[in-house]
Amino acid sequence: MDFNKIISYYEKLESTRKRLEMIEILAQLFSECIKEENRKDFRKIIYLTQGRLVSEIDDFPTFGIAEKMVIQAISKFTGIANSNVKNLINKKGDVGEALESILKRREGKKQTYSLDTFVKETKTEKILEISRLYSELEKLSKIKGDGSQDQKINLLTGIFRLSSPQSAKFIVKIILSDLRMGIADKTILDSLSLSITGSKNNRSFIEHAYNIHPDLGYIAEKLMKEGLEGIKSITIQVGIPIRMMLASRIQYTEIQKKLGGGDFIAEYKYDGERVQVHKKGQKISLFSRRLKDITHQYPDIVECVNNQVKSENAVFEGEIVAMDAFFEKMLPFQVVSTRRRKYDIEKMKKEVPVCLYSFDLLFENDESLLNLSLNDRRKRLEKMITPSETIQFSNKKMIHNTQEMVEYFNEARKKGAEGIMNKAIGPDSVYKSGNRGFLWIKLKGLEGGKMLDTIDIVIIGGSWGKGRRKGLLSPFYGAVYNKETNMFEFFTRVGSGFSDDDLEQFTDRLKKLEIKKPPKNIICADTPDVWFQPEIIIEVMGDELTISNKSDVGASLGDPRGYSLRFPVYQRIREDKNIYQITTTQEILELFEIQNSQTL
DNA sequence: ACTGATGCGTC
DNA sequence: GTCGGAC
DNA sequence: GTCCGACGACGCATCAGT
Repeated sequence: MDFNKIISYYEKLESTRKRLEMIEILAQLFSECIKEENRKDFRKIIYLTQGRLVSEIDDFPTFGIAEKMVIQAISKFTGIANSNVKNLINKKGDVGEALESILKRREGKKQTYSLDTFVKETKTEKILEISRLYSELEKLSKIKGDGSQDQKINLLTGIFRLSSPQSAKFIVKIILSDLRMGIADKTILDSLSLSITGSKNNRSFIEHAYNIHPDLGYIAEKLMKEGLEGIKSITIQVGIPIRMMLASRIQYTEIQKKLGGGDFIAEYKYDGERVQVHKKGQKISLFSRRLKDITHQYPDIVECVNNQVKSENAVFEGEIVAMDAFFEKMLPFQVVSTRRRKYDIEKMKKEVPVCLYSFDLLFENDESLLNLSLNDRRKRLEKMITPSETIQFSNKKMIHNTQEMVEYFNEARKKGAEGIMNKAIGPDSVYKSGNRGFLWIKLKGLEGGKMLDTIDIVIIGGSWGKGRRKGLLSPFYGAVYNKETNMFEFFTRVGSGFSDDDLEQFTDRLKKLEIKKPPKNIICADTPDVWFQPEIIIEVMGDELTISNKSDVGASLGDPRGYSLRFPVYQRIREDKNIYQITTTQEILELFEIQNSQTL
């Protein structure tokens, strides 16, 4: 099948925001795919439409190509300077769009150019077979070692040479995993259901199969070849991760009502890394939240699973948390994240001990437990595992009312947890793989964020927005004021919490404050697209202060490390303050001390 | 052998 | 992880 | 309510350049 044919559907998808239309368009594409001559390409087309080469559960090298590399390739291919390519990307809000417009201009058909005229003019040699494109992309992802960046750029320019401007655009978007067509896995499920079974009503079967075997290419092919019966025959396989159940977040006063109004279970929400453990006899595998195989990172956990899990086969979940040397105190997320590595595993095993706080059992021996109630699953979990320092059960408590929940929340926070997870009980409290519903509701703070205070920062720079934010300034670079040195120190970027309207107003106002170079009283290691005269002040909220080697705030105080903010969110503009009344570096230090003294 | 730029995946 | 917009 | 995408800090891996 010709890739140019496929992108005609992609372009239709881009032209609408209506979900029903998108489902229809995608279904038409899939109907093309299941014609005899195209069947061999179906699986590849599914992956490409997801902006990837293989499924989520497939271990395959990533492209190792992101915006900067593509800019170089575009520059090399067209002879346009890097900075000009970057400017065009800023204007278009998308790397692919920028490339397309450059290539169209090159063809000298700026006004009237269309895919049809391209195909007509160039005929057969410009047909880009899916199999050809796919194998080129495979090659691209496999290049590594010395000189690999040049080789990648060369191969990429070679692919551009095979492509119409339109297909080049989409190829770049695929490589960047950033199709921005308004469709993702759920819509693909709808469209598969519609095009192959003739009705969207069958989506639930297909979706369930996808959740417990998260490979849309496999699902699509199986549906095409074996129909709904084939799909219904898919079961959990130990060794293949299933999509994880997630939690919603709502006002804490609404939680009990949302969980049914009566009693519910709360558990500590550990600040670590979610993991799904698969035990098949002696073979243990660990999978991350996004289903990556992370077994090699935690040999200590693997060993304990072997020793402490009684059942022959099992799939269970927990959170891996970094512990102090005595396994008494839980350490912050940043500590456990040093275990996400390929080298020095044994050394780090000793330096950063971890504990797996297990909280759910999904499969035991030959039996799926997904449809059991939470209580039943938990009972089976506690029966199956003999706890030790390295594998424990999550702390849990039966909650009868909101006040009790708040007390338990405060206790959890004192112990170093991020908050609590509130979970429905009763016969409907099944494990909903791949779902973020209201059977589980997290509580991380009684107000907006986890922090007690908001922080006022002055906007010193910004980037040009991407996608739906094209032409708008977003995110913003915010600084705090160091009153001892009289400097403004870069603290955090903020891009979340703004409405479209907010961004338009900020863009208007900030454009007038644009300056070519940062003033001398600004410290900012990073270089934003645009610098601003420090004037506009905004309030931000976050989960907690973080400390790292890369931050500018406090870096002048002797410690090479500096402070920043985890999960920053814009709250409101502060017209009432001047730039010397914003949060100071000194106040950040105090807040950090308070934050660290809150846990036992 | 080291540093900085870039990419990727965790939260 | 957070959030807002479109349906 | 569901789905999508536009955004954050941070740590490690990889590669280019020295």
